[in-house]
Amino acid sequence: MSEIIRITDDFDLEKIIDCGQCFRAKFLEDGSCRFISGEKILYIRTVDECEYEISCDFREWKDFWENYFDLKRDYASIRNHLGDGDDEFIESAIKSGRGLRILHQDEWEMLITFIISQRKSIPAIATSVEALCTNFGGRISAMTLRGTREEIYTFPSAEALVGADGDVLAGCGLGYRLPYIRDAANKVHYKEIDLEALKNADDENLFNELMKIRGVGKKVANCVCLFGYNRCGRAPVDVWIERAINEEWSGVNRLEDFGPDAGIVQQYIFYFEKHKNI
DNA sequence: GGCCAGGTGTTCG
DNA sequence: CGAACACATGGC
Repeated sequence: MSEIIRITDDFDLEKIIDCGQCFRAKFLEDGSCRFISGEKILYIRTVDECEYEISCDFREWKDFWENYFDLKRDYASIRNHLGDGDDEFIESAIKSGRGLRILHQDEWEMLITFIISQRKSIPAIATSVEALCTNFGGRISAMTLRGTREEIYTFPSAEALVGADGDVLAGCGLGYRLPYIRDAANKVHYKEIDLEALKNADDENLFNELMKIRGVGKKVANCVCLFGYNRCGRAPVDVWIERAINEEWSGVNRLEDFGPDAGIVQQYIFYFEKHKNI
């Protein structure tokens, strides 16, 4: 049923789940992790150093999940390369975040999720997203690594949210973001914005198109670019990054210096900032 | 119970 | 043009 695969590059499930880019992934009681993306569900468990048991077949792993986990990119070499500078803060951030990956998630899910994320805590974001899924998503059955079955709700389509009942939608804890979600769903469903076609757009155009959606500002647009379109040169500046910029770089955003890797450095810093005081 | 959360749109000086 | 302010809720 399951397969064993090897991952030799940086790969730390705990950090990946706990770095604020995916809000539905979680550890289960059997020690495996569950990831959900679109209609696909993956259970993955660490077996040994660099060795993992996965619930899907080898083909689906190759065709989908390898890309999802950004495994074609060599993070170890990127880390070494980034550590060249004399910035001790970056050194520490990279060291602390080793094992993180920029997930290549579904662009529609990222759009809605990060619109919701504004002025919400990470647990609260997860609660809202989960409520959206149970109320408006599809239901599919999945087989865990232990051979038991789980019923999982998929992320709702744009169509489902366009037709969503207002009261139920409000019950998902969206607060003042509700009209933003409506606007995004409408623009996507009626192809005012073509999320699929934007995969071929350059970073700047993609960013500008996303910004046309109500409730999508610079930060959210960059999160969608980074986590939904795998544009690793985009570096969202949120309160944590802002704090780091002010405290460590006296107000200068040095992320820009990292060009195509700026988003990866951003993730390392985000993780570092969130965990250093725990 | 009060404070703050992976911000953004609007308004005001 | 930048600064200040409002915004709905949930989690701790």
